[in-house]
Amino acid sequence: MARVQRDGGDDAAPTTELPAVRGQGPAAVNGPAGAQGNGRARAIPEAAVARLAVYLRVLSAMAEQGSVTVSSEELATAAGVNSAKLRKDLSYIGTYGTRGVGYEVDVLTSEIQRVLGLTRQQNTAVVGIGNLGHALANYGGFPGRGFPVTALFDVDPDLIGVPVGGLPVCHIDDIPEVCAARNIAIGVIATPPAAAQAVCNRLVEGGVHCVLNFAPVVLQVPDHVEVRKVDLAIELQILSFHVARNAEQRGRGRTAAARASSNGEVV
Amino acid sequence: MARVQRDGGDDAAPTTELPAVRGQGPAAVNGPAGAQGNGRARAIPEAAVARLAVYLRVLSAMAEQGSVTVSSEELATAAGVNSAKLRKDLSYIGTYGTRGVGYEVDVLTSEIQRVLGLTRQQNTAVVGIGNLGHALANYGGFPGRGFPVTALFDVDPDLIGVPVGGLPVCHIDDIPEVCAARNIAIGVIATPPAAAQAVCNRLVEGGVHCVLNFAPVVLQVPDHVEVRKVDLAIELQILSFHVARNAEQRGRGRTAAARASSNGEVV
DNA sequence: AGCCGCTTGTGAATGCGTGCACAAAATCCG
DNA sequence: CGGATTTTGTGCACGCATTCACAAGCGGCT
Repeated sequence: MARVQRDGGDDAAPTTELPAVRGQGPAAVNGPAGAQGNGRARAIPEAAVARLAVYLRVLSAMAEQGSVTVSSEELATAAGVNSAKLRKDLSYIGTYGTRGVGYEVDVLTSEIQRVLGLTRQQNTAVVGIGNLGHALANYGGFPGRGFPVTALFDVDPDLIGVPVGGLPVCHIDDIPEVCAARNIAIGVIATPPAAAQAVCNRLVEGGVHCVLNFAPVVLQVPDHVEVRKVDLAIELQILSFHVARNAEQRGRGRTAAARASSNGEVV
Repeated sequence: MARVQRDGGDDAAPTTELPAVRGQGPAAVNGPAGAQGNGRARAIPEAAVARLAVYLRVLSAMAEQGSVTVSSEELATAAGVNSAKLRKDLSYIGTYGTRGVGYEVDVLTSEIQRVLGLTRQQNTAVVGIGNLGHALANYGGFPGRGFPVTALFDVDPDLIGVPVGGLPVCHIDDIPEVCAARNIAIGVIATPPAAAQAVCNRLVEGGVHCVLNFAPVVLQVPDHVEVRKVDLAIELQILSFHVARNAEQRGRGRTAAARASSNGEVV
């Protein structure tokens, strides 16, 4: 049975960290079976990985402002998390802090980059050059660099060969060979839902192990392929649920909880 | 202290959805404090809400194919989850199945729509009409309808008044009044990161309680406002982590886990 | 009418993630 | 040089989420 993919939101939920939980098996992720095989790197929880990426962004903002060190408290509030959680997250990747002082911004940045595999460039392909695909292609190397877009694909004959963001569009039938030739590590699917599964199959054929899926379908992939899903409609529907819940709350009189909420307390 | 937002992806690891975990406080979500205040609706876990939206999509696909009933097993595999989990999720919203038979597609569809608040239309505003904003505006009423885009905003003077997807663009300074006048429920932020917080503040000022944020920043909002974040760079970095992990796995010889994985077993 | 097979709904158990609280450590100051 | 202060790193406990396993219930068949 093919592996199921994770949501782009979630998690963890209010942020989603929707929830980054493994469908079956353990959620720890640094070795498929728990990775107690070797001494170092004792499994980083998926949820922690997502947050590390957030910390990384906050850290680069701080570096631009000239900060040299940060305390866990500062970093945590800037990233919108609990300071204990932040320290625990950082402890998964090693001990790079100085007690009584804090963390060196550049050291921490490098270490997170290393763990996230950002030291190597990951060639990325975008499939489906519609509105969204256009937007993605024009990022031209995603934020923070490290994700150069090196291939574009579509079915539309009028688009084939036309340069978008400086890169000519190829036909989706050529996905396998082009991906293999250009060593594509990550495939981004921005096609209509009906085409997504076929495109995904071709990407896998071309040796792509990681897929970011914007199409509103559940992709079936082999076990070794990692899929993350970003689904606009689902995000909106989750928000809609909260609107409905709040409306219901107000509708039947203000409860203690509602009162606490409007007093600014965290509930 | 402002509430923290959830990830659109959340989190999650190899398989299922992102866990969408709440930044702080309980994960159950149907009443800020647990909602045992009233008899019905005894708190739907955040993670379950995200999955309900997925089920909804799968159900409409099945309805189009003419299915009248589905078993939990069918629906679960189509949605990429465990059937036990699916049944538990559905049990949160009531008991609409028939033992020995399954669920009626249209009944289940209606009930999920009801719980998610999709019976009422949620007016939506898009702020920042760049590449992404354009793509969003042209959806023109998001998938499944129920989310009509009824306002567009930008700073660019050349864009003000120009119709995009049939709707004229307003200036972001007018956000508060326009949102209030048009009864906007959901605000979508697709601006550059530097502008996001200011835009968010104006949306809140205009009475918006739910925000979908595409800008790569952590927004600070009052407690009563719900924020969900969709962050492309973070999704890519999470995938990058998995690439790095897998490369490392292969690099140091095939472990038992790696072997199991390539045999097609779920690990 | 009664039995059989199938599928739902849920109680219970397990596991993961979060948050608390404190010991360890390092700097600063007297 | 020793104590006070600050901040990290982590053991522990709690709670949600997931999964298992089974009783309850419904339809069909004889």
